[in-house]
Amino acid sequence: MTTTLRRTQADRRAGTITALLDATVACLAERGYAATSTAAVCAEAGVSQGALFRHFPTRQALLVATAEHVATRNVAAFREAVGAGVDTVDDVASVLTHLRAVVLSPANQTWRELLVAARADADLRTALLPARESLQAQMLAAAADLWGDRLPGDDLAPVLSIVVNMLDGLAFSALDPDPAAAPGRTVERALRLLAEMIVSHYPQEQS
Amino acid sequence: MTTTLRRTQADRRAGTITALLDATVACLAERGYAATSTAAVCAEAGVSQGALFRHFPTRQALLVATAEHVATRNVAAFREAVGAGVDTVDDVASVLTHLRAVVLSPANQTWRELLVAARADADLRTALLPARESLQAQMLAAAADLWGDRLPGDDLAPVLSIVVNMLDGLAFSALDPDPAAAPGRTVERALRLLAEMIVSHYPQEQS
DNA sequence: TTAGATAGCGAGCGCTCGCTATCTATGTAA
DNA sequence: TTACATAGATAGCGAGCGCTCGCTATCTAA
Repeated sequence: MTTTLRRTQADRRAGTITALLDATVACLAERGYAATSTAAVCAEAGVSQGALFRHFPTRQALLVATAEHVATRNVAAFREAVGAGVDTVDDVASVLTHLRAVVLSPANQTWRELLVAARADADLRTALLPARESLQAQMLAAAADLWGDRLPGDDLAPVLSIVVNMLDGLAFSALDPDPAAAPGRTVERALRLLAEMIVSHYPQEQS
Repeated sequence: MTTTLRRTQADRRAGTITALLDATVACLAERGYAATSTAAVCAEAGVSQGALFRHFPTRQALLVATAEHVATRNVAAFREAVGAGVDTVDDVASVLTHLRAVVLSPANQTWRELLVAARADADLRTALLPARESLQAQMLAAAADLWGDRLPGDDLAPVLSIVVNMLDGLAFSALDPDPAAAPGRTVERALRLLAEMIVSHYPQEQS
């Protein structure tokens, strides 16, 4: 009585590969790099170890593929977060709040975990290099699309550096898993302050 | 003919303990958390594993002791870096540059490595909590000493959060071991820009 | 229908890890 | 000097890791 679901080989292949990639994201985000063992990923994905090593020759290959997998999501989320206007202080503050949520997402957490691991692993570092450069270029391009007419081109990369590095730093120092464990409202104050500084430093041009 | 150097037991004990702590800092800074095995630390310190486990009951105890060891150094370096004046834009930019050097130091790298590891290890996280709170309080106090008359008290913590989180984020994304591998001058531009923003947002009061 | 290719399984190998047990060397006190 | 306590060295244990290999299940092409 069970509907005989015939799946082509390519379907089976693609299915388990995406299951493995998603499982790797989940493990990295909630258990960290060291605890993301091949066994843990397989358990999360509901797949055997033999299946994993059929599609990825080594653990590092799986991790690199995962990095490229989340990189595209990250730049898309970034584009969406900065899609709003940036005219008033409230606009910029809203963008910063949205960006913070993006940075705290599992996909970004995964990316950060892999970056940190790459610092101590030369092979992983070189393997991640192209994805890193691509991500940076795409983020800069997205920022240019949306802020380009607001501030001079030379200032675009530095401002982007200030914003994303501060948000990354915040994410690193936010150790507690539950996001509502903030000690106070100083984070919100800091984001508001940064928005005020940016807007006042680049006064609205006459249109 | 060798000078018989009689060392008291306390001297021997203190000597190997500080050797182990310094070796742990070196291993964490240049090899990362995962590669900082007890064997690696002992090799770096020129001491056997038995000696390590005599003074530290477990690897985590060694790491926690190392965290508290570097925390004091870090706050001292922070105080010294912000000791200069903060009147002109050049002053603030210079302070930011010095702070960046402090953040990139091995002691700070060690601290960051332990913080990242603590995210995935609940025991380590709770063990590091008091040191974390102490460090934050001392840094805030240092900032109050030196910037307190320049900006309102409510803004002190947020501004500090912006600055140190951005510098931490920079340190995390600077994967290459050699510090001169900067892709361009955008980091310097970003620091300069941040200095301008801060100074213009808090105009010099009349003395 | 049948032969070959691909996907998936799971036991197990070699290795490194943190840690312990045991022994020797050195300082301390009677 | 003798007796003890502490510091340090060495060998080894058990667990967990990445990865391999022989096997079965499923799909595809002739």
